[in-house]
Amino acid sequence: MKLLEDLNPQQREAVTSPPGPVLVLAGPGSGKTRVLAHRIAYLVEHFGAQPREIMAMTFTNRAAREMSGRVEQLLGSADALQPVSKGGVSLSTFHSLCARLLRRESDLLPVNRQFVIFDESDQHAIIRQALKEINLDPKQVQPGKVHGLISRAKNELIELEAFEANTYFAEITRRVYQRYQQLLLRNNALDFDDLLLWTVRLLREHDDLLAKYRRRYPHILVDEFQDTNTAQYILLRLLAGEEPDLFAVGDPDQSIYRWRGADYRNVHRFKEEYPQAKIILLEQNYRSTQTILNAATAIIDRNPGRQPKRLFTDRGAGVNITFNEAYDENDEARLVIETIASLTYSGQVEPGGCATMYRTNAQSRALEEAFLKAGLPYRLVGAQRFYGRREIKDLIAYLRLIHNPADQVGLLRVLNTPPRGIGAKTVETLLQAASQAELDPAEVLLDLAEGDRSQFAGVFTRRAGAALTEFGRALQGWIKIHDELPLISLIDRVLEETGYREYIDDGTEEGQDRWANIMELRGVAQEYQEMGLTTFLEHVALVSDQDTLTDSQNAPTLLTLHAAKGLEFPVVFIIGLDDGVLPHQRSFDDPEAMAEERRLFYVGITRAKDRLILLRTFRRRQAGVSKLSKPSRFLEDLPPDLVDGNLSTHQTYEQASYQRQTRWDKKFTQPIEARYQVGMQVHHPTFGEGVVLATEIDLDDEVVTVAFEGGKTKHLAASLAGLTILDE
DNA sequence: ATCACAATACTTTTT
DNA sequence: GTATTGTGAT
Repeated sequence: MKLLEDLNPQQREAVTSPPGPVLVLAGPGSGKTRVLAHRIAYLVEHFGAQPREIMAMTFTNRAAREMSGRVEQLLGSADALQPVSKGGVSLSTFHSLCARLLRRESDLLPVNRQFVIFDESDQHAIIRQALKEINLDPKQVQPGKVHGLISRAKNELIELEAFEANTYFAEITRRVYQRYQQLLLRNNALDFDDLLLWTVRLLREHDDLLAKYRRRYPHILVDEFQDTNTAQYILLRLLAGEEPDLFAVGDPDQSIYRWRGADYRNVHRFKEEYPQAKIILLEQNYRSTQTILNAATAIIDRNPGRQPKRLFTDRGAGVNITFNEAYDENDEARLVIETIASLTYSGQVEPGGCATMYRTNAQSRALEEAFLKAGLPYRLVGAQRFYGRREIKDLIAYLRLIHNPADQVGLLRVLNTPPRGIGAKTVETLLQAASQAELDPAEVLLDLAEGDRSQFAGVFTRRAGAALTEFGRALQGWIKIHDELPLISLIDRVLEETGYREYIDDGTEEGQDRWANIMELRGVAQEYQEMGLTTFLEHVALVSDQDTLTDSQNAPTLLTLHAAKGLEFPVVFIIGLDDGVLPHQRSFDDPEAMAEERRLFYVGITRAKDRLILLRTFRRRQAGVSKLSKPSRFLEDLPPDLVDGNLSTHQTYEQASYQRQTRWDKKFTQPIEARYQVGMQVHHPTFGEGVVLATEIDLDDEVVTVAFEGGKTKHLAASLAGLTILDE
């Protein structure tokens, strides 16, 4: 059968297993996505499954997209890509599956069909509100910590009644938990954890519902099984039912979401609860050179209590790993760019084949700045940045409020944005009036919009009342039209009637950027024109890693190690190999957490196909202050013969610091000469011709300000920008 | 009472 | 660099 031609014996065994529980333990780069896609195709072609009976679950939309592409190719028709409603394979993340199910079965929920999904910051806001309501100071009790504990409980399917409080902090958390859930309901909202929790609850409590979904999806597949949390595991078991056809693929060594409730022991649980399960090991690696695999093995082997895996490839040893130390994060970023430049220039790799990975998002800033300074394009993964922006959150809050007027968090966000004379005092009065009348604050506003007949006409001062009434009228108008008008028109009306552009676009560069972001979101909305507001809002809440940048752009990728899972690149940089960054400081005192940091490094290493470049910095800015940093303890575990560059972790810290300090001082005190002069004609590969406006020496590089034809002015690093002098 | 600006403290990873 | 809180001007 053609489907099986290119598979090795293990892969083939997995793909052709008779329906039933199957656990594929796959090493990195062993083709597990491929196995999943082939399995889906094989179910259809060999076991006679209907595409619509197959449900494949992933953790990210990106993985779902990739798999649908492969399945489509294999089945040679558009069957797989068809929307579920038209009989295609269901490829979905856990969270969107649950959101859709809950929306459909909303009669059984304490929220109505219009419910919104609260994101991180919304959750944070109601945690703070809950803390205040039970008279706790958000400064003394960290809202994040409380929320973390609540979230973990929910992921373990521990509801309020079962929440045990045997410490002071747990008792506080229990009280906040109670209030938090009430507030969610009042906002007609669910958080991420609720999506899973409620789905499991409904399926457990309603036999007919369970039967319906079991019949609907007789074949279930899961990717990244090691990342399932308890709620997700139970959900899988519920859906798989009495005669499970459950095909799980995972790698315990790549489990990096423990903090989010993921429990790689679900792998053991799977073996125990499905003793008949077929277990298949995929060890051959098709991605990396043996050097990279050996380094990866050396790192992961230090973790206790794991089943050793032998990673092998027939690709040969390849080149050594490179390790380098930079002075600070800017220098580190520059080293990245310089190396990419030289590798691309010598034709060893395409710019798009390079990726730079880091432990924390904050580390991307220096990189971005360096890329911008050099005038080079890059792709940044992690759209959180986009959806986390103030202006984007504002616009989404408006839309959410229109869709679900009970959304108090959204209301409070936009009530005085742009400023319209509704201050803290007025807001307080409004909330009081609302709670006295047992109405949502938005309902009070809508009532005010009715004019003199309003029961609230006398509650507010004249000025405040007028401002609130005006907002109420606007809201009323939008609600009235939101079902009839296309999404875009709704957005345009909101922007226009609120004067949002004048508010945000103040003529500065930043203001223009912000307005451009609004227009970008408007563009996304355009794609959701037909599916409507509900789907759009759900997309916005659940699709965080949708790349705002196109795949087709041939530019280096910047991403966190977490975001890197499931990807591969010919050339990988892992930056910030400093103790406290990777491994992260917050993991130091917890062996389980340290093991996870190690797995994270392992994931990063195994993304590389041909070349791995490790970087650290001698000096690092944290919270504004620059501090000396120690090399990562993980560096000691790398076999020195695989690495070019001085790992030098055997020196004492003081010795090393002294040497490095003098070395760097020397490097940066050597004056360099300016090569450019004001008025010079220059040429840039991307921006074309321009005139030098200013030039300045910055450490050991020259920063040139150039006005390009077409009116753009850029600050460029002379050593990187690739400028040619045309005319003096 | 509202708002703009300054001072403050804090910063893992994500659906 | 960002989010929240505090202060002074209007």
